[in-house]
Amino acid sequence: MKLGEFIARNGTPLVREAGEHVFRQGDQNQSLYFVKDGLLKAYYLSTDGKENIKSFISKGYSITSLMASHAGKPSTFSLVCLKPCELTVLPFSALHEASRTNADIAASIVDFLLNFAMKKEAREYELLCLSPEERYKKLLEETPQIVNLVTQNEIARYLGITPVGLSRIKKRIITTATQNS
Amino acid sequence: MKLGEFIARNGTPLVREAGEHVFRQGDQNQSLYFVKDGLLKAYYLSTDGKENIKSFISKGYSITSLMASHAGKPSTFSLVCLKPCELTVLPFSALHEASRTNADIAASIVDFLLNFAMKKEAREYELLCLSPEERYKKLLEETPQIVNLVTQNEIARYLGITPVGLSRIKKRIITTATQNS
DNA sequence: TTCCGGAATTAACCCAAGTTAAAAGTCATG
DNA sequence: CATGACTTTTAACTTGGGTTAATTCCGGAA
Repeated sequence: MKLGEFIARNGTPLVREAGEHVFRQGDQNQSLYFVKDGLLKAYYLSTDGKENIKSFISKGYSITSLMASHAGKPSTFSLVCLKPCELTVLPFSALHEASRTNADIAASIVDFLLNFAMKKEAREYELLCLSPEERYKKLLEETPQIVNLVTQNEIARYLGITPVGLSRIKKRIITTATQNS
Repeated sequence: MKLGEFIARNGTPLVREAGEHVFRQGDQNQSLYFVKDGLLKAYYLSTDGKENIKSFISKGYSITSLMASHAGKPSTFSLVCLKPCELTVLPFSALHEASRTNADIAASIVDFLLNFAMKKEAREYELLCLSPEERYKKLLEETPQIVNLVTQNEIARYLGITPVGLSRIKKRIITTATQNS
């Protein structure tokens, strides 16, 4: 049995409006969510109320809190819909168990986790080695459509800076690009 | 066949002195390295010569460049021994292929990748949400022995700051802790 | 068209960390 | 114990981003 078939059989549909949460930081949510349509953001909330965006999740991608679904601890982040969402929910344990007996599913999960790991490494690289300005430029190069999907506030919180800081960076980029003309 | 047995059968030993490289940024090194003994650092080198340390790898852990071994691209980082090392080398593809036909190995790899993913998520969280000072305090809490293993220069480059910056942070921590006595 | 509310920009000020360079500390080795 | 190389600290100055608050911009509703 292939992964898609397994999900179709064992998953249940979930519909959420923009602004609604799927789970919150601290929840013991052991589900894996596949995004059939819509857009979500995963974010950390610090004790003093500051938001930091871990990632945006769009159509075709999936998300789970590994701390909750694999390690059995409370989720370290919240998941909220930015646009109306159609999701497929699957207990993470069901997939993990299926991978132990089903070679196709195991292979799919290994490939999924390898790709996931590469994405996380890329993010780690950006946060460790690049300045906020460099991160912003890279984001614009790699996913220019992002600016039409989310607010500048959210882009800033994804880059690890404040909206004010991002505004300054944009201005800096424009003026340094213009003065060479 | 279990993972340990597979590695024993298919792996080859590799010994390196402190200071020697295992592979360098840009190499197409498709191997996976298990650390039987020793200590290594994985680091990024920016075009202007700045070093940023991705991770330290100690006895019992393993490391590979996924970009090289899974995606077939040049490695984004270098791997160098900080202490004399005894490693076991395995072609990553051998393990990946074995996981397709061998359920035990597939299960081991899934678990390995899940743990790897959780570690990467924790690092992402620290770099995105914590200040350098908070990251340093967290490092001291979680792995206090690190200060005896690597230089302060390297701790700083792991935290994403300069050695000068770390020296100031240490001073700040001591003086604020002392003034309450 | 006007009005409202959120988003983005701008300004003023603050501060943590970067940079460069000098000084002090540490340690191995002859 | 003296030397030299490396690590760490300190100092002086710069800078990028945070904070707060005011202002401008913009889109939707009346």
